[in-house]
Amino acid sequence: MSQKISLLGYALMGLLHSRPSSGYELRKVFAQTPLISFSDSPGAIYPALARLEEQGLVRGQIEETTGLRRKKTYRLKAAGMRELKKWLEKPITRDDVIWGMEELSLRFAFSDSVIGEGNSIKLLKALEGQLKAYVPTLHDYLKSQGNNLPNSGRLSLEMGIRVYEAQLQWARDALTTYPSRIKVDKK
Amino acid sequence: MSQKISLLGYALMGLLHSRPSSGYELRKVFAQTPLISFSDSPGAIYPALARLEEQGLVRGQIEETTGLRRKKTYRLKAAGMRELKKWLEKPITRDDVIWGMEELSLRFAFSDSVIGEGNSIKLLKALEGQLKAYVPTLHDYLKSQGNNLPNSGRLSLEMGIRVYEAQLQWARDALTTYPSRIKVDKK
DNA sequence: GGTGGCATGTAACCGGTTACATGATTAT
DNA sequence: ATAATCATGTAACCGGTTACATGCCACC
Repeated sequence: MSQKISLLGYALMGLLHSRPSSGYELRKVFAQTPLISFSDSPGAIYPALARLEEQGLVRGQIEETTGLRRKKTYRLKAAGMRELKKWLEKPITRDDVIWGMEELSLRFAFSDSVIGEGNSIKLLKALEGQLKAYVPTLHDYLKSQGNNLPNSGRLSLEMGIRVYEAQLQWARDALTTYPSRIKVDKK
Repeated sequence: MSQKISLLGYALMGLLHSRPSSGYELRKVFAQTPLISFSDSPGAIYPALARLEEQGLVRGQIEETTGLRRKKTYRLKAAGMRELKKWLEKPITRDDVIWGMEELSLRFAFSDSVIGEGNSIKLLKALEGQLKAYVPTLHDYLKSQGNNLPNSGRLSLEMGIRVYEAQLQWARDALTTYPSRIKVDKK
């Protein structure tokens, strides 16, 4: 039924949502953007775009307007928009926090412009909740297992904890930057 | 020449270095360890162990001692130890910091017991240096591009920066926990 | 005329994911 | 008995990596 889309596929759709682009332009975005590691290799992007097109999620149009070199501009189709929204609005689970913070960070990055500020806040709150629940279990693990680990092993674990704590603190700070509309749109 | 080994392969060798184990035991480690996301699926671990064995890096011995159910215990061979050390001692590049912090964290976790405290410290210092150089470029990027991004996009970028800053701070703190032997073993 | 950026693709390879398969042992 | 855990594997699928291939255009 609902087709499988790779993380790269969602990233491409998210970018196409903000502006129609060619594969080359999308590659440049990946090459220049420092965070969220997507490869800018043609062997990843062009096949991914072709897959999205086959699935009817994006449309590629060759522009031959002014005798320029050929260039294929992709646009997000309605079905693509639906899939993008579905992905962004998926509930956040504990597993997402453990195995997929990178994906969550990408989802949040797109959320404002695709599903709106109110839903961004929802996403943030859910993320904060999951992190708040998860961080203590890491501390427990460290307390119970820390002595069995070699020095650098324990330190490495501590680094992981610090990273999660930083993300939690970030989520809290981020929430304060959203104007708290008196009575946020109920329901 | 020097065979290609996946990150999972190195992780397995690192664990086998500390104690010979069966595939099942290694799976349990992955299932229970909260950080560094390796799958505990048999479809990943057993083929990976088989590859390492083909490459002469580990040796698997079936234990049939007391009529128990069969169990294959793997041990790290000398060649495996060499590859493991080579991996741990590889110089750290800027690209490692951008695309492979997870791998660096794993390398550091194994470093104490495989290559010794002195080399752990070297690794840490190199990591600190790379992070110290990289973090400012992220701030520059945020300053120059932040205004072009939607709110949540900019916030997402800030999260990435916070994570790198947390890792940098961690590296500094970690270095202070190593006893500074007066005149660290020279050369 | 050569370098470098624009622009799109293909194909072999590799390894992780998912799902299936098997069977012994241990606890309820 | 039967469910859970121990224990090892196989095979199809998928998609990212790497490397190769092509050709235009601009600039010096």
